[in-house]
Amino acid sequence: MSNDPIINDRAMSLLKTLVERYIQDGQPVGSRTLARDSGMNLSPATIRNVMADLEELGLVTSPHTSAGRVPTVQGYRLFVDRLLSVKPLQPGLVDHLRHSLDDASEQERVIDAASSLLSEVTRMTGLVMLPRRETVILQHIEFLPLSANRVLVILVVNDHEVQNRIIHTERSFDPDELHRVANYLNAEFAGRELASIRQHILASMQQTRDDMHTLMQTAVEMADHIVRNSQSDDYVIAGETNLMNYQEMADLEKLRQLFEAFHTKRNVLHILDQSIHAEGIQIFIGEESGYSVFGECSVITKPYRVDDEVVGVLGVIGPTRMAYDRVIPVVDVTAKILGALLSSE
Amino acid sequence: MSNDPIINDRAMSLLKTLVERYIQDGQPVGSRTLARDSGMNLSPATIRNVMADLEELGLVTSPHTSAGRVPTVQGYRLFVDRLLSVKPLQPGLVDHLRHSLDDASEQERVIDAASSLLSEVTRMTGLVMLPRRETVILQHIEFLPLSANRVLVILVVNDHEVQNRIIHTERSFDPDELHRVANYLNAEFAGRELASIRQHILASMQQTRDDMHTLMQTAVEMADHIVRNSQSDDYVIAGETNLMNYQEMADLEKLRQLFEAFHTKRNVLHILDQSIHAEGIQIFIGEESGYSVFGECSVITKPYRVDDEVVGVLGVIGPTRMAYDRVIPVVDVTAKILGALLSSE
DNA sequence: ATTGGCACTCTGATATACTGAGTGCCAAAC
DNA sequence: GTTTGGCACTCAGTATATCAGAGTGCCAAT
Repeated sequence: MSNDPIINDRAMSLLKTLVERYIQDGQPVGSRTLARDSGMNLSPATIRNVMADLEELGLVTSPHTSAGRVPTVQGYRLFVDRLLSVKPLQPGLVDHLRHSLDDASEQERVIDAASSLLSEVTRMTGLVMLPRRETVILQHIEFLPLSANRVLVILVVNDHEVQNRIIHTERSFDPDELHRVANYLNAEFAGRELASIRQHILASMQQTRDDMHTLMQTAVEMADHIVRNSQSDDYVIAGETNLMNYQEMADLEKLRQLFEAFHTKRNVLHILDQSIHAEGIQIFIGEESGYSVFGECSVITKPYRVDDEVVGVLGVIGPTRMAYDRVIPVVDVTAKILGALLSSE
Repeated sequence: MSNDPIINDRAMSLLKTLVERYIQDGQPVGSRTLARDSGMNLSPATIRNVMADLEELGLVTSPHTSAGRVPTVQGYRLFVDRLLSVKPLQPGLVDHLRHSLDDASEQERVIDAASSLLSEVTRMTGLVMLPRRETVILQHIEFLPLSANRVLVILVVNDHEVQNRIIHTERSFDPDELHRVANYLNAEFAGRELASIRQHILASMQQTRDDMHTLMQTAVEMADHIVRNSQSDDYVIAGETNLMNYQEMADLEKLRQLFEAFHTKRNVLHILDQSIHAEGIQIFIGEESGYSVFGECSVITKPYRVDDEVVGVLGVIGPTRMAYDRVIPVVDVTAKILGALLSSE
């Protein structure tokens, strides 16, 4: 319609001030406050007119007749897309992040540390998806006899990922036997891709059929399981309790559902999955995520790259009313540091 | 004083009914209800007299003048110590527990599973302290070269515990060298106690001093770290969110502090530590634990034994008003099953 | 010792009034 | 025609009063 209110620069600027103010103290912003904050020398009445326009456009809303305005999801969206000026990281913070992550050497610990760091620095909840590689390279395999019929299999893949499992075998193997099998597998297959190894062994098993092959088959199955495991994704979460400090999370029942969702992981994984192919920072505001459980929450994610391949996503989840300008760079740089640390040096 | 109310059988029986009733529906129990429930054919007025006595003894209290009575901590204590008749486990539950734990083969996973099970079955929060052994037996050590100057050390101790760490070395070692060192260590030290190995190596290092020893030293340091790590205790927690379903946990701030305490671990560890030398089931009711954070909570613990040695504690934490008679046997049998599973078969 | 009766107390729910913040709209001013 | 002051109106939140219900404590009667 031609009489649709036009969103001019002044309205935009006012929206920006409104969102900033609302993010700051969580109260609906009234025309008087906004007039003061905007620094534009406009009377509250004028502001009210602009607000009416913004409301018609669906960018702000008022909780009730006699309250100020609050940004809607669309309002936040416009804000983060076009009005937000990202704050530079606090000096020293990069060092703090890098240093904290450097301490942890193995993959699992780095992931944990990254998640904790995200939650600590942003005072919200940190999420780090476990890296999933397209290709899994076998580096080393080792069998250790435990008690009779129990063998400990240790598998080193992808440069520094160690997996181990106890398998129960049909008959008991003596250490020499196990050693020979391991040696054979290492000599033959180290450095090769796991899926192809699997095929190779399965094929050769069609022909011969002895105990040793049974052991190898079990090893292959285990490897298979590990591959499948790292494809069926998982994530590490930290600082859930941080969310209890925000008044918008005061509803116990909602909080319970939220924690339940973190625990169930399915929905969160879906959100992370969606953003794995995004170019950079991705922001889900409120119900944009598609899940009503996260109604009052925003999720900020960024994929991280290991050896120039995107292998996972990390991010934070917090109240919709969060300091986007400060959180975004934290997520950004953490993704970079984590990726660098996991890459082969 | 001679006119102190005497706690006779009738009073005890009434206390029992009161606690049971209160546990059931969480409302202060009035004299009329109690008269009906007790099955003793007493009038409410009589009950009121008895209640007055019990109150004077500090066993019950009323939230306000015109409410029923509620057990105090001392009331609960008397109840669990002398009045509680533990319910037999639901048939099939033992099988369920054992079966669920059997699936997980490695230590870490068994612990996780046990904690989850406890929380699931009791609908409260499960705690399992990681086992701490007096003696750590080296079973196998393995060095794997990663990129230059980075060596992956894999340590198998105590029959089926695998630890691994990446260490940065002064110079780069070639695979053969690493192999030789590992072989030497395995031949010389496998089956021996870690602390003695450490001493031995440190002593021999006084004499010779070459690169290889540097590597061995690092390995020893790592082993040392692992030992210290398993002495500095830790626990696995599961089902924290379950607690949000109880109305006595409705206070968000208290809940936050409680979750914070779970996360900090110090206080919880102290409680677990206290009960590690108890003979069997240990129950902390409310502030008996010594921490006001757990004011509304009770903790039920039991040590578990591996190879006939007490190595850890497990238990649950839930609201003071919990079904002690059903929770106790669950904790009891889980401790037995877990111990059996971790023992060498 | 037990009981019925009665006055008393306190919580929780419901209704009422009041205040303060903020809006919407109109007519005047720039 | 944009901006502004003024004014009536709305609504959340708070405080206050009232009332019913549950339960107690105590006393006198059994």
